[in-house]
Amino acid sequence: MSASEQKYDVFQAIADPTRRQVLELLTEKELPISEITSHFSVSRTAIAKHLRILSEAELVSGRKVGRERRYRLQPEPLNELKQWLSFYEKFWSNKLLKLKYEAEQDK
Amino acid sequence: MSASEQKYDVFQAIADPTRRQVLELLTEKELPISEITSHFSVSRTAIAKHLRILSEAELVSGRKVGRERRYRLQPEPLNELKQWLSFYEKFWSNKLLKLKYEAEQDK
DNA sequence: TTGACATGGAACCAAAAGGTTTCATTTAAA
DNA sequence: TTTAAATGAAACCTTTTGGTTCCATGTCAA
Repeated sequence: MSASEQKYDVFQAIADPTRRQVLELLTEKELPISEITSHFSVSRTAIAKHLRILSEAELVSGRKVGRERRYRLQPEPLNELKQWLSFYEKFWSNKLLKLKYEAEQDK
Repeated sequence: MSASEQKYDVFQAIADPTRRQVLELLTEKELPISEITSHFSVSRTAIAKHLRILSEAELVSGRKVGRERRYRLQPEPLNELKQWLSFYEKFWSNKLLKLKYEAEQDK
């Protein structure tokens, strides 16, 4: 059971607002759990669970340094999300295609 | 209570794989619930619930036509996701920035 | 070597999710 | 006007989520 147990994918990982905030924190720099927890109102254990989920989705990775474990952002999996999005982009960002789409709905 | 009860946001709405499939189906054309359901192995009621969630996130909208209700894709909310993503893009798609980031982690 | 500090992990919990079945209602069709 | 089709909606059920508390373990510091 490596880090890629894949019980959680990117879509699920970013669905929770707390986890999105954790990711945002980690864009600054590598941080240990206690430090991350200090930015939230929930317990350290709760944050640890969120980190595990982010870790399974491979959005973060942790390395032990002394008695603390520092987590860092691993944004690569977001690429899957980007590709997913690009498929839908043509349905809204491109007005011409959108009009074409609507025209087809009517006929 | 309009369609924007906002209990579900875009992030949560697309977290479920079934809902993502429903969205994909609707890129083709407007479809009634029973038609959508025929593409899945779960009950019509279950699909109706997914549609409600997608509807609250304003990713789809339904209009009644005769005895059926047809749903269509409303991709605009995905723009929020796109903007969220763009913030992280610089941390992985741009190799130079990534190296810079890693350098800062080490110092 | 003795405490603090930083985590890890187990045991529990309430609420939310995702489904199902059943029954009522609206509407097209025979 | 009787039926069958297409939904809407309520009542329930089982897992999963997001949290918590409590206890064990590893590690830095005095």
